[in-house]
Amino acid sequence: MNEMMDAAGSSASPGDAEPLARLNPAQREAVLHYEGPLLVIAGAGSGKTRVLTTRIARLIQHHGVDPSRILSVTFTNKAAGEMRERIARLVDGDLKTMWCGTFHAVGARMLRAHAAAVGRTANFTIYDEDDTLGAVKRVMERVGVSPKQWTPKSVLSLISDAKNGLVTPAELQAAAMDPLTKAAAAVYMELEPALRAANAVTFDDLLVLPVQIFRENPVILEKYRSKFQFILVDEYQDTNRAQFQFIKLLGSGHGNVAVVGDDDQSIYGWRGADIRNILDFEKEFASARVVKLEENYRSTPSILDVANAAISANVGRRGKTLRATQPAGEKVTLYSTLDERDEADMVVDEMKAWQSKKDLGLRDFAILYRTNAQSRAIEDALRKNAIPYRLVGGVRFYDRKEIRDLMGYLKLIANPSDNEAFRRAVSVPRRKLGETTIDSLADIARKAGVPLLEAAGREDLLAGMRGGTRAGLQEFAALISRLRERAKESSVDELLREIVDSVRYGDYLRADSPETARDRSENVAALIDGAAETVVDDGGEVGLTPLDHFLQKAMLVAQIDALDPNADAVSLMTLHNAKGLEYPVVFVTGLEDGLFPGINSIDDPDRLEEERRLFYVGITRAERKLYLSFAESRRRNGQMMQSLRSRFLNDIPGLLLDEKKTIKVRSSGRSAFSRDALSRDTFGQATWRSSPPRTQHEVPSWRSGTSRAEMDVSMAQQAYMPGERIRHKLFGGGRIAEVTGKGSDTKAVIEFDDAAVGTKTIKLAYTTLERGQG
DNA sequence: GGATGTGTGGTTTTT
DNA sequence: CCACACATCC
Repeated sequence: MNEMMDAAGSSASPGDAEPLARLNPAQREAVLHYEGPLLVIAGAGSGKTRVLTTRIARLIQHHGVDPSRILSVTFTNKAAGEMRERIARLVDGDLKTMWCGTFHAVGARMLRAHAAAVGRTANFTIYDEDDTLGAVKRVMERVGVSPKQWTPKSVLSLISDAKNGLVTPAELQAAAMDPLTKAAAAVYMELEPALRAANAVTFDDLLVLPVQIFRENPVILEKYRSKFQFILVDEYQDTNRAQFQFIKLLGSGHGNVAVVGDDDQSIYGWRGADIRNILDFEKEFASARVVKLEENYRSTPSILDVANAAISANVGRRGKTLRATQPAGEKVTLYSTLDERDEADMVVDEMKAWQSKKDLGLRDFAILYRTNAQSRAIEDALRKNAIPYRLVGGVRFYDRKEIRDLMGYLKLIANPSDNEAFRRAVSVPRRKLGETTIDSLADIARKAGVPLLEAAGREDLLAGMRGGTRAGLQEFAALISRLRERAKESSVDELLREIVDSVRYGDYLRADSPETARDRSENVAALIDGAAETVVDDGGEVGLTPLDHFLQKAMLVAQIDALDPNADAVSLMTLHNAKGLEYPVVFVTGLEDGLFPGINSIDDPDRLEEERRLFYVGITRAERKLYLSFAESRRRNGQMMQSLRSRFLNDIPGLLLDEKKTIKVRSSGRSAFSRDALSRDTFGQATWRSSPPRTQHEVPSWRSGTSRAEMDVSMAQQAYMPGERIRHKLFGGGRIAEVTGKGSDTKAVIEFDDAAVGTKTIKLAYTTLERGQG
């Protein structure tokens, strides 16, 4: 880019004129708009990132705005990084001082600086879902809400909803009508002091507490209001009430708030996102300029026609139609497949065909699905064909047990008040301190008003404990305090090595599970490497230690942040994770009623619309070729279920789709597919027009399937007859009295010889019985 | 207190 | 089918 930037403010410096020239009129309008509220309705693939980056670059270069006075909020860390990078290419100033991150990261940063205002210190811990759930469970026990009656999960979910809606404990209690909400309110009420005592905050608090601070401390609010002269928000359609309030508090003074979003892509309602934020933006920010970006630069017209058709069934929209700029492409293909394995095979076959035909790499393919569980069949098929893939989601790196164990130690070292971290660290590896001990320690600690760790180290408080227990607790407290000393002078990776050594974590892994020890050790090594590579990049932030930085980063990474776009591998992810991404070839799989849309959404019009938007998001990820597919039956919870094609498909005119069926020829050798013919000749007669629902599809699923070895095994296992003698591993010999149920649900009533055992009903799928034993 | 097995319950989606 | 909580045993 051009470097002659001294003439800030001069009208035609090449540095900013050039990017402007590459914009269409609507884009240019959004970029040139200077002060005052701006709403950009940016359709999928309409170049919104370009608008955002060019706009920020222009603010800095043309209007001379100091980067430190810009706040730019994105949905993922990855998006934030990319945005920073792209702006850096347009301007030559230093962008380090610009605040650019997710709502959660920005909130955390502010909270660090003003932790005292909400009863925390700067080194507070961020509790993830699991930590928070643990805290909720403990509070439930304490306030007498039985976890049997209501699951901690449902209680937490209500509390989380309340937080995201900026509802205080007292307000929730006042509004609570049903018993569950009442219970949740009682827990919420007690949860807050518990979090405070642990010097911890939840994910939601990262949004809520800054708002609370702003409301309660005019001086602090004023500081940030005058600091942030320009505010930009990406993915505005997915903001919730707390986020909206945050932006409003900061931006309503000068009104220099530019938000970019697409109401048709609002897919986080279940997380409290309020689509009204974008539908009613002009009401909150009067005289807002509204710009619509409807020209799509990403997809072929065939794909866009399908997208527009799919979304047009929604009622609650601002309304817009994507216009294609790309030349016509291949029709969208809709595949009917037999089951999820067949669907996965289809995906693999089609990918192979594309690869041999065009110059596409593996990184050019994405396979999308509604639920994480669906990845399994696809992974199997890819592995069978030795195709490398990247999976987004599933178990996050930081959620693995071994990583959580060590993070527990780090958290406790960073924040000695963190009681959840204490519980985790003290119990792994085992040191003869069980849950009952810790619970009674917790009692003592609460009465004394000190954190668990401190109580564990206090001789005077442990008087009532047995000698061995007391020694164990004190030893643990001493270990942590030793590690805390080390932490002062060590880097995070050194500290981690120190922890692994001093608790003999390697030995523990080997003892715990020899089979997985190797993998888990590798993960530990990866954690240490990661810690070594983590650089403290937020220059001006308040006196945080490298450890605090590392922990914060770890808590706030999203799964998608880890996706390496350069790896030569197929991408697998949920539709939610695919937001904002694009691929030449995209498969949207599992289009079945009850799965997509999900069973819980079918009866609720609002939720159904959200599912449809999710479908729209999926469709619009594709650049050149889109495949849609559904399976006539699918294993759900281990059980084969018949399913019907998704109702969403009914909104798409048939002539926009090339409908195909996979064909299985029975009694032919291997997997018995004749789809090879399809691969060779896409328009050959191997293509079937979809016929009306088959008159009969009662073929047992195992029959239409392949002759897989494991299936034979499962078949052979059945058919116990009453009267047959068996031997149970645990209960010894016995006689089958009765067999009920079928498939994996088969149960046998067995009279055991041992009178002490008596008669038991046993689910055969879970037990192996030796047959014919006397 | 901890290891083991058995029974139960459950599924969107995630910062 | 899987992960978790509980019960039972050591």
